Amino acid sequence: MGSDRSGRTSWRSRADGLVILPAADYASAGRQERSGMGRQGSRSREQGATADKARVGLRRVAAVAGVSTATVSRVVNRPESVSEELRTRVNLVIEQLGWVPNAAARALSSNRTGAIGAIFPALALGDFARAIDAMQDALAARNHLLLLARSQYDPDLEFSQARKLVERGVDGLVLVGSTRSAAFESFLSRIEIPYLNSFVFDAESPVPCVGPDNAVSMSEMVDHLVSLGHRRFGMIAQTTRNNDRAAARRDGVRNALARVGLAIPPQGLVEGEWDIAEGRKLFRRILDATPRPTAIICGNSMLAVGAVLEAAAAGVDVPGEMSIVGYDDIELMSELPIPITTVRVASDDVGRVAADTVLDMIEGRAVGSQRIRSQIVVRASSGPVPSD
Amino acid sequence: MGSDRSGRTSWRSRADGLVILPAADYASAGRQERSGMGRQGSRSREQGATADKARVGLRRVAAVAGVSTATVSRVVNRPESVSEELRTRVNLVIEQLGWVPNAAARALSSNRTGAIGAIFPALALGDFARAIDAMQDALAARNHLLLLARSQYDPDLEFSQARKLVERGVDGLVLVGSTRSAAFESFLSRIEIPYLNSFVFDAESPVPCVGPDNAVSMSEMVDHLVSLGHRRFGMIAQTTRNNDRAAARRDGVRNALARVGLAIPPQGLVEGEWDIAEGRKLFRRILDATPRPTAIICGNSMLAVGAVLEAAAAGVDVPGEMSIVGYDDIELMSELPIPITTVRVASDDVGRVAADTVLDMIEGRAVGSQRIRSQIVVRASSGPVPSD
DNA sequence: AATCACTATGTAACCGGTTACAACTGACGC
DNA sequence: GCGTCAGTTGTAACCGGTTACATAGTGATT
Repeated sequence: MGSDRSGRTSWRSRADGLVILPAADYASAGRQERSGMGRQGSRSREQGATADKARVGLRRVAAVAGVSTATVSRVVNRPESVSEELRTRVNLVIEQLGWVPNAAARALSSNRTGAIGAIFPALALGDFARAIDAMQDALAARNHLLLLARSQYDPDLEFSQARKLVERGVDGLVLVGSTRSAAFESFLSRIEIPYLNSFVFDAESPVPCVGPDNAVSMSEMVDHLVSLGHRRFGMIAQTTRNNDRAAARRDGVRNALARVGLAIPPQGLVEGEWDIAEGRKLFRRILDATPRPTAIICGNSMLAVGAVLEAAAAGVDVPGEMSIVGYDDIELMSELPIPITTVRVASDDVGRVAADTVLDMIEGRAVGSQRIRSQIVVRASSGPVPSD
Repeated sequence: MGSDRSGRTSWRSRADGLVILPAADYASAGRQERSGMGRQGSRSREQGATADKARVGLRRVAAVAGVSTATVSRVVNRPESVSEELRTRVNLVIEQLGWVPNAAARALSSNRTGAIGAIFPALALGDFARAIDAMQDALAARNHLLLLARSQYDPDLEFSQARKLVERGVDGLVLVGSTRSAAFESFLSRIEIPYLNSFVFDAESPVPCVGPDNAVSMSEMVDHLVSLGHRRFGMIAQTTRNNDRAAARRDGVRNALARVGLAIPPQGLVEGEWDIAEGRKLFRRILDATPRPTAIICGNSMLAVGAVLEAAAAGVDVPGEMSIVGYDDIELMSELPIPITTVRVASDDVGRVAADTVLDMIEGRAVGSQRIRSQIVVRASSGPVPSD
């Protein structure tokens, strides 16, 4: 130890002060390689001595600061393990050189990327959008990046997106729902990165869940309507294919009704996606049912908006003749001429808690499922059953 | 060449057929290291001979297929440069071993990550949401991943998000708008990765633009209203602070009016964000103006929805007493009791073209700015000026 | 037959960090 | 005076791919 192979004085001999780069070094640092080339054109034989100071990298920082590469790395990653003096000196050099650690190199050697992947059915739907925003903020607060993918409610696409995210290197995965194909399941257990189910809650689940209890929210909604005297129900459910949350909501309604001896007749239960036009169309279909239901429960916000708008267009008095309620509280629900009674889920909490939970899992902490609060917001679209 | 250092027969001697892994090898492959550890526990001295066949990596694939690492790499990246025979053999082994290339290693050595960063003001607004979806699909089609960040219309946040994306390693950047701070500008020119401006169009711009011509769309809208006889205008603009698109739309309106000798009086021009409540509030304010305008142009869809709903609430006949038009065509615009005349921008084209353009730039192809089409969609909310 | 151009493949030096392990230092106890 | 222990710091071997350059093979040309 002591003198390096270039024959210059040892780093130790100049370790007492910050070494300012001579002009020549600045010039060589400025020599920019064309991007996309990626290989050092003319390192030929001389690579040893001084050439490796060209680009700003950890080794360069170490050399200028007069410390080892390990120390620089520690200053960045575990500052408390380095003496005060070295820490400030190294930080100063980092600042001065404008060094930015290369994430790929870091990922390669440390086996973690600092990125979390999340796969949502859609990115712009009210509840998902809010969750994404909150998740991104929560991850950023703990120095992680969010990689988003979109499955369009297609299980195959979801699987392939998961694959891609894993290839790309994510330290954790946030998924939506808890039902998935056997192949996907086995993929998830093979790769050994932590993941969780969001927007669902199941205390028994072996994989952590973060979300509202979809069935319970809907039960409460049924209770609300029953207490208003309603006995004949219709439901415009969100399509339950590939969507266990929607299925849970539908079943929540069914079970709550069953508990008080009621049921939705077959012609009163329809399913649709999540746009206004669909809500309108399905509402029309329910209108034709006899006897006509006095309360209609919609599986999401857009279906509810469609139903309410179509009711107005068809001259149906809401809530005089019929009550209509929804799920998910977007701004529009309270701004329409007839504000809509709905279930409000703290979707931003879903995002925030999901982020924190998956990070905790990565850090090896024990975590459990978390139920996110939801409540019904009563507005003008629900009222007492008509007196016939 | 010929025999490897483990003393086994040379790869060449068994190059004529696919070598099936002996059981012993499978066993050692199954020995899984705990994730998060990342260091090979006991490689101590023996690392050379056969130990490096443990985990599935490119070298392992090469060994099993009886080819060099370079060949495996080429099979993956430039298949056409490898003979048919080797290609199929290697692909078979890749399949058989279930090898997935490590993205970090690839990024480190090739200097490209296969990821594109995009920073949008918000992710769930109609036009951005559609663009994001389309962009993601277009990138996936060319084997790239989209990294999304959100600036919340805050230039500082936008800058810091850009920094983060660059640290994380993106090959290109898609930004929104074309005005930014000098510091951000200089950062963009320092780092040498391609980027473009989306949702704006400027044929003169040195950095490629992909978007509608905000001013022109609004001019057309003004022409439409003027042709209906309107002379007194109001505008609920989207806030123009940190938003050159909104400013362009406002100026487009102003200039088009000026061309026919008209102007919006000061009290007829208000600014708001982008929610319904804001649209309602601002509409009320314009109602108080005297003389009351006969046509109101809104800077985005939510402001227009708010204005139309508030008009209904206030008993203002639309379009009998007053015409109200918007910008951006989301489903709601056509489903409200009074469907709203608006500007429809092909936002998905913005996303698709932006993706292709930035990839072309990365590949060194020459690209130019592209104007994305937009058109006004006339609906019930705009009509002839009232006859006083 | 020697030479040349070209293609297919292998060898090994990288990319830029992290971290196990060793080496050193000073304090403390006996 | 010496062994032990805890706290710092350095050395160098990795992580798992890519690719410049060398080499071998194959016809075609002279």
